[in-house]
Amino acid sequence: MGRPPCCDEFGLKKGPWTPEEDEKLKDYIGKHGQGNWRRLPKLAGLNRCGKSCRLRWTNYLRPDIKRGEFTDEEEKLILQLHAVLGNKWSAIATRLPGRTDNEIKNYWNTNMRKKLLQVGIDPMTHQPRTDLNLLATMPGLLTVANLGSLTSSLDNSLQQQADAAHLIKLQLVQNLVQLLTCSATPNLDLLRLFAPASPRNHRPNDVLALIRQLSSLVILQSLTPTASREGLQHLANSLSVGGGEAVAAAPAPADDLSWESTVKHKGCGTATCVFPTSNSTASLDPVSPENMSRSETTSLEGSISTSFEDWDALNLDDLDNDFGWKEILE
DNA sequence: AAGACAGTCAACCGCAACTCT
DNA sequence: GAGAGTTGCGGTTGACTGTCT
Repeated sequence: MGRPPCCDEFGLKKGPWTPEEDEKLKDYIGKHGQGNWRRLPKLAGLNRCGKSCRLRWTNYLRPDIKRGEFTDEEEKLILQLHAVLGNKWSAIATRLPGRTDNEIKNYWNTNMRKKLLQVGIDPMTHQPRTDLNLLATMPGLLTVANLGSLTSSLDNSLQQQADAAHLIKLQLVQNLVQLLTCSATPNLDLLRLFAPASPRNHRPNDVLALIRQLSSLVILQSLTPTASREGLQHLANSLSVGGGEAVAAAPAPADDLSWESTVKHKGCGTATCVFPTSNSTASLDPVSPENMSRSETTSLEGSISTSFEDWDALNLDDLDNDFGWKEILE
């Protein structure tokens, strides 16, 4: 034990490889194969450590390496594999012929990670970001969520994940409601944001009731995108407290690459969302039972099965205009 | 034109797992 | 079984390049 790293050997060259060094390495491996990397540099006449030679070969000189831009298919595959495997770059690389783990890692860190963050997806968990840091990026997130047709320029996978932004809005509402209603001393300034028209003498309890009803409506709208406005209004009117009861469906098997997850709303049918679901049962917190206040169940007829593409038509957009996201975030 | 800044990517480092003796 | 040697992996660094001011 305590063996020094091979690269610490005195006098060995570090840094970028020259074309001459590349040639020597290629020549040697072409004639003798890879063999023992530690002895290879001496035998090949290279003033490098074996580790450096191995890296140069596997990441750059290997003949089967595919250079150039990642294709949409490759990008999609990386996204899916990363959702399942995490930062197991070598494992991901084995499924992308001609790509090295280093190349994929770099591409992830410089491109894909950034794209995911922009649409409000945590690159590590592949879930909508719900932490406090999200609030800092919320304005950008909301912009993305409202881009509608513009986001069609993103590839399908990102589009699907951008849809999650809608869910985040719901979760934010839910969290705020929870925050407000659980507190023994409600924050009146915050309450007024939800009911800006409320006069100053509006009693906190009235405002809380308004919030709960608004929350109910938001939830109903999110889960019943094809229901008529009148129907929703009727439902909203019939609710005095709380929203519907939602049931999160069973997750996909862990080793399954399925990107579909199902949200069921009791009595309202099913909405099929597209998400990486390999490792999570809680990706759709906005409708998880523990986040919903229980109350009477609603009774919309029929079953709804839709991708989140339909959500653009949702009245949730009204919320963006009227709901005061900006003020809340500020 | 030049300096500042940001993005990209090849290469390095440290660690852990594996293999050999 | 233990220690030494080797290999592979993931995180990080730093040189290079392009863009902005």
